[in-house]
Amino acid sequence: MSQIPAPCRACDARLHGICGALDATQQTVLARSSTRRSLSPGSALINEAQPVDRYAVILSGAVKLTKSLSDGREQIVGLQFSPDFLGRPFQEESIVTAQTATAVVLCSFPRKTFESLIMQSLLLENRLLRQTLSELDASRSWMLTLGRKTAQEKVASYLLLIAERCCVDGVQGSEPLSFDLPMSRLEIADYLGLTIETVSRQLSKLRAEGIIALRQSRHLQLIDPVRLKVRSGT
Amino acid sequence: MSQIPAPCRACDARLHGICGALDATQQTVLARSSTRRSLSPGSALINEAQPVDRYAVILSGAVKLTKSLSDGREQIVGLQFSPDFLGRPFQEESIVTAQTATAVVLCSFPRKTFESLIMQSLLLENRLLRQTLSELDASRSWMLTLGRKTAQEKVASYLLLIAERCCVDGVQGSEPLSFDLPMSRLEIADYLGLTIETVSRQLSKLRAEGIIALRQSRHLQLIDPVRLKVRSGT
DNA sequence: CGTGTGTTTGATCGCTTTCAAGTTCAGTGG
DNA sequence: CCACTGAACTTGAAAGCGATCAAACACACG
Repeated sequence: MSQIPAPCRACDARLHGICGALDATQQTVLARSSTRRSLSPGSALINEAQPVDRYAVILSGAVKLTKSLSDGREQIVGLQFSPDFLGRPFQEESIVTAQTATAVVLCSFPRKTFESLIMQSLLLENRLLRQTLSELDASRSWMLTLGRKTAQEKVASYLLLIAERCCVDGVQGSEPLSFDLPMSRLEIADYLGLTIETVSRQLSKLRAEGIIALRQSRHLQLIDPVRLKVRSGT
Repeated sequence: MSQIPAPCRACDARLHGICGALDATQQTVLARSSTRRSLSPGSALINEAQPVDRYAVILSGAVKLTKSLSDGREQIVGLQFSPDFLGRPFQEESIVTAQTATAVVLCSFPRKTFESLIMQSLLLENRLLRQTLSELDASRSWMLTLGRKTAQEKVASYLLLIAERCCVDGVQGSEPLSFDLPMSRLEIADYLGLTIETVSRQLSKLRAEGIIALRQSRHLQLIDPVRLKVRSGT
């Protein structure tokens, strides 16, 4: 019989993430081989077509998953936040590139250790399944945005998505709120399938219409959430 | 102790799909409440924001998952084939619309029955997790296509994807091959985030270049797979 | 043989990209 | 304290690609 390992006790991943599915013994096994790492924005975690030997849990910050074409065109295909699990079980090689978007703290552990835990724990597998299903839902919503929305609608949708993530209670009703964008214009463009110029122009347009205000380029005040929702095209 | 139920014995879903994860007893439970249905092309299975009470396995044919904007713009966000599982576990309401693209045969069963089996069977949950991860991989590849490829590259990518699905051994090397497109021009457009006119023009262009031939609008001969791959933009 | 649906082709329009300057701002050194 | 530098961002003008509008064509079905 073992206790919850000390570093895990107050960890958000145990309280809200994948680790909460493990019993004390399993958690000890994982904790013994796990490492905590702090990373600065823009650090590479894994590259496309590269073998993976470790998985991780995000303790803080945002990680972007990207895919790119041979001529350099790039598309962000996933965004993950604390306390998400980071990795693609049952596959030797990564099919995406993972990079930190902001400063990030990770708790990483060997792939093999984790995969054997999956095979033992119905509850862990269940959490993983639920997270994967949520990611699939999110990427399907994003496919609608990428395929069918205009630049204006894409940018409005993005701002609403980030506001939802960055503000404690999300966007409720018509309350104004303000937050920092976790991504550069280039990253926003790569997320929306646009160019930086188009993103910038659409932001300027929303500002000219009094829907948002931009003090610094990264700090956004959402003045009129209702009109922004209209712009996002449902 | 029970035998494999008679209708399940030769079923592809048991051999290659989700049902193979069940033991004889579990399979009997599921079979007792399951129904086989044949559907014509274009049948609605479930609508966006509608409560779901049954899940299913595709025995033959193709099912498309779509999402749409309030003004009618539509995007296909998933394509599923035999022997895929059809449903979104752990969610009361569907966030997508599901329609048959071709003639389809389904084996459907109550949501509750299936979800209780998931909670019992590590193996079933594992199959589901693996299918969900594959779908997530596929939708991430498609996000790159939607966000960053040109119309020409989108159509070429689509043809390669379908050829892969429709031909026994897929597209290998430079061998010519032929197959029927399982979708109309409108559906292809909705899959690629284009209009029917653009899809048609790109197909005509590929035909004019001798890369493909179209006898009827649905029957395609892939004459030069290598050049088609070049057109798909990697 | 006509009707209707799905597809192709043509002409024009408009949005997003591209190319090119300008601006802002944080960091650095005089 | 202020000018310098470079990166990120904004703005402008022009070009191009895919959308839109419109018409012709093809094939299935009564």
